Amino acid sequence: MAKGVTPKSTDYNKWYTDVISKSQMADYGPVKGTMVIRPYGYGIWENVRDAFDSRFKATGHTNAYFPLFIPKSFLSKEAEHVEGFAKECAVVTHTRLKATEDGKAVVVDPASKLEEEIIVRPTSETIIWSMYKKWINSYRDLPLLINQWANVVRWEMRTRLFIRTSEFLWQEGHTAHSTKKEAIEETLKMLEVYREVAEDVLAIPVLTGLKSESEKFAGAVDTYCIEAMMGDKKALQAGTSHYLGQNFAKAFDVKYQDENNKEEYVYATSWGVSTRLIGAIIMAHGDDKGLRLPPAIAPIQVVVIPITRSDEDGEMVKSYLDPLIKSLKQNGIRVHIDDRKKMSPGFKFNEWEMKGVPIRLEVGPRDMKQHSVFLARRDTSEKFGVEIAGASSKIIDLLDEIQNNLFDQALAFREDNTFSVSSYDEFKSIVEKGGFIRCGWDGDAKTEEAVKAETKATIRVIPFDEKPEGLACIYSGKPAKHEVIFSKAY
RNA sequence: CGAGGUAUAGCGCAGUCCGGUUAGCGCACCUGCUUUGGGAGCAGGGGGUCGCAGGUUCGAAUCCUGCUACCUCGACCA
Repeated sequence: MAKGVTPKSTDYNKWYTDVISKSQMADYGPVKGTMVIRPYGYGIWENVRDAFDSRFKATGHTNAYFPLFIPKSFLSKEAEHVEGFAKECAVVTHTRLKATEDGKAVVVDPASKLEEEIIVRPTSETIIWSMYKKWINSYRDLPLLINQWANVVRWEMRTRLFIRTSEFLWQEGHTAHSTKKEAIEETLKMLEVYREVAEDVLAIPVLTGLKSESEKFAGAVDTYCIEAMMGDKKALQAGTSHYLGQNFAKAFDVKYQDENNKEEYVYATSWGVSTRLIGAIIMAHGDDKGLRLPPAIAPIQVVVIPITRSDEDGEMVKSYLDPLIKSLKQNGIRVHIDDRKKMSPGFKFNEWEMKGVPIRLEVGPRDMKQHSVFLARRDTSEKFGVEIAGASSKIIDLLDEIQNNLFDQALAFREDNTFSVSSYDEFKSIVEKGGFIRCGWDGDAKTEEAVKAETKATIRVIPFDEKPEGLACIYSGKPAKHEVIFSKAY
C-alpha cells in the first residue's frame, strides 16, 4: 500500500476515497451503496450534529422520532412528492425468511407477503403529516416545531462515500404554522442556522439563496439552500430549507381553527442537513497530506507525541506535561496523548496529519531542557517551539486562528474561482475548467435545461444578493430575470 | 438501467496469451532483538476452497459456457 494519498491534482476522486479510508473515517458496507461510519468519522459527525442540535433547541425546536416504515399509500398523497421519490424507494414486501429444504440457505417465505407494502422512508414528510393531522386542531397547537435525527434510504445508482449513499444519517425539521408569513420566516431562519454552522463551525463559506424550479425539493413551494464550493471547484448542496406552503396540509387534511372559529389549512416547512456535510468538510479543507479539520468539530484538537528513548523518559515527559494537559482539558480542549510504543514518531506525525488533527504537540528531552514544547499547525504546516509556561493559552488562541484560517482559505479559493462572464463561449470554457459562474438567466426552465444538456452545469442557487437589473441571459440573450450561479455539481 | 472493464491473502498487484512441481511479490499482521525529533532495521512466522457454478483435459488460477459482484462512463439524484 502506498504511504500517502493520491495527490488531488492527479485524481481528485481517488484522493477523496483515499483520504476517507486512510483516515479511517468510513468503509464500504457489504450492500452496494452502503457505508460504515467508523469511530473517527462518527466522532466528527457527533460534533457536527451537536452544533446543529443546540441551535435547533435555542430556536424553540424539540426532537422526536418517527418510524422508519411508511405505508406505501402515504407517499402517493402529494403528487409532486411521489414523483420525486418513487424511483428510489426500498420496499418491504415480505416479513419472513425460511430455510431451504437442504437447510443451506434462506429464502423469502411467500406466505408472508404483505397486503399493503411498506416503504422505507426516503424522507419523513408523509408520516409526520399523518401524525400532525391528529395533533393539530386549534391555533393554540401552533406553531409545532419538531426535529428528528434519523437515517433515511434512497436507492441510488451511483454512490460516493458521504456524498451520496443509499442510506445516510440526517436531521429533518418539520414545522407547522398558522400563517404563510410565519412559515416563510421559519424557512429563512433555519437556513440562517445552516449558514452559521457551515461557516462558523465547519469553516465552509456558503452561498445562500433560492433553488430554481427544476432543482427544488419535490413537494415544496420554494427550496432555499446553502451551496459550497469543493476543492475541485464543483458545487455541493450542503443543506436545504423548504417552504412547503399548504401542499402537505392539504394532502393530509391538516386544518386548524383560528380565533374566529374558522378552519384553515396549516402552513409548513421542512429543512435538513446530512452526513453529506462530512464529505463537504473533506473536500473543502483537505490537502495532499489528508484531512484538515476545523478545530470546532475535530474529535481530537491537540495530539501529543512524546519523543522518548526509554521508559524513564516516558515518565519524565508525562510529569513534565501533566500541568499543561490538565489546563487544556479544563478549558474544554480535546487532547489525545499518542504514547504507542511500537510506532516511530515520524509514523505518528503522518498518521495524525492524515486524520486532520489541527495541532500536534511534540515533547522530547530537547524541549524539556529548554522548558518548552514544540507545536506544528496542520493548516499551514508551520512548526515552532513555545515556552511551556504559556503554552496552554497559546494553544487555545492558535485553535481559533486555525478555525479562522481554514475559513479564509476556503473563501479565497471560492472567490478566485467565481467568474462573471459576458458570452456563452466564455461560459463554456469556464465550466470546462471548473468554477462558479455568476450570470444572467431569463428565468425559463427550458434555457436552464439546454445549458445543462450542453455543458452539464446547472443553476446551483439564485443568490439573495442577486442584481439582475441590466443583465442579459447568458444563453438566450433576453433580459435576465435573475442573476444566478451556474456550476457543475455533485 | 445501457456501454466497456475487472475479479488471485486484509489491501495493492504478478502469474492467465502459450494448461504441467508445493501459486508468488510488496504493504499490513504475529514473535524476538536493536531502534525512536518526518512513514525504523534485522531475523523468524501465520494467512489462499485463485469471485461462484458447470464443462473440456491425465492434469485448470490459466481453455470453454453460464451466473454474480465490483469499477469507469452515460441516464437519475441530498
